[in-house]
Amino acid sequence: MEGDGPPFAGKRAVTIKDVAAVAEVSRATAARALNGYGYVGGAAAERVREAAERLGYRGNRIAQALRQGQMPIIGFVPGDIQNPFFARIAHDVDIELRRSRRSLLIASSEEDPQQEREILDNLRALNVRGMIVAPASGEDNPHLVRMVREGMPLVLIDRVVAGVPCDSITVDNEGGAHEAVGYLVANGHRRIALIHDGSRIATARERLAGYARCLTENGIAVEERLIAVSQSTVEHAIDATIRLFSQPERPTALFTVDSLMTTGALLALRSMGLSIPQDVSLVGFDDFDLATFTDPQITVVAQPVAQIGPLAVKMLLDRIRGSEEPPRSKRFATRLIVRGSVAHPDFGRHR
Amino acid sequence: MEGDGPPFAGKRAVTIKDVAAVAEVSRATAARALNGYGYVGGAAAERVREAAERLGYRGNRIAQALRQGQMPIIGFVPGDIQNPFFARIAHDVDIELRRSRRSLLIASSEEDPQQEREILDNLRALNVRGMIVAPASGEDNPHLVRMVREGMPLVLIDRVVAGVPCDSITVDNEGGAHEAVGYLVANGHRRIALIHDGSRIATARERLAGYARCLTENGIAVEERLIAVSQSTVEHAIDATIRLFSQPERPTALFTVDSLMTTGALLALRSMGLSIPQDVSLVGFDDFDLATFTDPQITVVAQPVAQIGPLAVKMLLDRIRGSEEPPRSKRFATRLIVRGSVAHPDFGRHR
DNA sequence: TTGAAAGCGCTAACAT
DNA sequence: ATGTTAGCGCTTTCAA
Repeated sequence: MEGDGPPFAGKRAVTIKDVAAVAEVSRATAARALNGYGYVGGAAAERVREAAERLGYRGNRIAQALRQGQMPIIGFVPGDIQNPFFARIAHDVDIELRRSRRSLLIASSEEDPQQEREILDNLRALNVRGMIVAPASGEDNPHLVRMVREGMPLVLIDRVVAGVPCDSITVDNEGGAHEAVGYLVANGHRRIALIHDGSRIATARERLAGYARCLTENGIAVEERLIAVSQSTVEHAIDATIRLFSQPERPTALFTVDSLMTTGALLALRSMGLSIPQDVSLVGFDDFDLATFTDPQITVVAQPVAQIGPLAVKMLLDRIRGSEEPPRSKRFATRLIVRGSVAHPDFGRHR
Repeated sequence: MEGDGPPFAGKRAVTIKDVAAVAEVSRATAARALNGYGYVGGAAAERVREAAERLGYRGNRIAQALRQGQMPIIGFVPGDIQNPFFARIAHDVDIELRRSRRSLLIASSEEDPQQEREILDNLRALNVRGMIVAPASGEDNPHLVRMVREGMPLVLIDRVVAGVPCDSITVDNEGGAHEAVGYLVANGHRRIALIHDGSRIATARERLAGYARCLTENGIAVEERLIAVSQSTVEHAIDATIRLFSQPERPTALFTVDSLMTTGALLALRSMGLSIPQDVSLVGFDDFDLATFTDPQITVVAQPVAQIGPLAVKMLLDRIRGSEEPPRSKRFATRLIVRGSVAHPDFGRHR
């Protein structure tokens, strides 16, 4: 923190001591009345409640937290809060958590493992009650392992990571990608391009694997020149698409591994004057608003995003309440939503 | 909170006491060395730093906070984190805040004044250092007034509220709406419909005012039947659009006051078989990804969303550092982005 | 230059 | 049924 000014200009907050004084009881009795435990005389309890009400007593959660060793806060560390996928999950988690009177602290890792480590350190220093994390790196996560060892309740979402003994929620990326590419193959495509996002994140790697397996199973060679690596932003995906489709023997189809990239591909294809599906067929991973607004609408592999947040909270609360079961990992199936962005590769020529 | 299990299964965290013991100094000296203030002997300081390093000392932010009277946390209370407008601001605020080593706690009010009040109470109990709030109600905000009175640094964004003496950031909703409707009028429209979101939120009310003023200035009556009230969700906007365009004398143009409603209108118009801009001209408030993907692209009033988050943080940090200037309120201008969704009302017939 | 000690606000074991 | 008291981990006088 930088040089702060005066700590707090306001008048001193009312403490339990004030309440006790007004109610003419001890602090202990006041606490008992307010928190509803132990024996309290009816009359005394009444006076305390009245005093608290009149003084506008709030309780100091920091003191409570210090006393009890932790804050009623859950940390959420998405890759990027601006990604609609994570925004949706954050929203759902927030709603669920509010039911159990806990707050949500959101800090995005920006997909940077180093930044993720700092954020987790911070959350630990805050003694948060548990965390839901979309890990930025698929391997070598000693900080996560250490946290779990130390007993911090942790649920990993969206990405599998090796060797961290905790609950996790993912979707079947490999299967979803396999289905998408299979659909393209079934429509007669053999030069199928892929844009993916390096392999740092397990999600992307699995989608790549599904792509490769499907091609191999269909006797199609996996060609370097058809695979473009791009960061997961609209801008980078535009470049990657242009690279891919400026080659002499143009791909007839494209598979993009997330919605930001699908958006970029759409933009790039349009600017290159290539129509969907006449010139290029397209399937994207992850459903998104835009997919139904284009003409034709985009065929996508949808993830059950609405289920992830609530389940993550449930798993986390179980752990917080002391569950000692072995780590569970839930893997959701994906669903191919066929819309209009795929056609036979000869479709364009026949017109 | 509900019945929690064991507080924390892990081993006890290392405290400054442990560090002091290992370094063979007192806790006071250890604290001085670690926080770099007061006199500390070079040798002692070295030993302390070493011990802290070796033990993996983290400091306990809760204890620090209790001691100092507040947490290094900023609260952010958007209307809805899923709204891309707020997601973007949350993202920017997070980035800015990280620079000054503060964390961001996000809790969405779901546009419910009651829930907003609870959230603010919570944040206050946490002794957060300041808040950035998009108030859910435009009037009668005694809880906000009280907070400011008590010295809580507060920056209001997106919506003006009467009588809360604090910094605020808004955009020129009235002017933007006026410009949008003016553009429609200039294109020959006189039956211009509006979908807005009740008047609870000042933003919506101002946009309505801009619409009405523009019509009046152009000698066009403001007709009840052309104005639909709808909640700010895609679904409700669909209903409202259908109501509006099922009337005998159909409007020739539509102005929607936020991007969710624009999306709904697009969907509804499409399902009613009405084309843009042949049958209906459309202008929306707030630019959004989708607007450039439709055919034709949608003309919108854009807000400078990228500037809001950073400025809010700057204002807030100024206050936290003790600035006593009178409340500043920044009002950004909007910008009409003309794309293809507006045509002359006779355009359709002449084809 | 360092240490002892008080105290932030709260809870809970213990005593009455 | 209620009060006394210790102590959570830290910072910061005050005294040495």
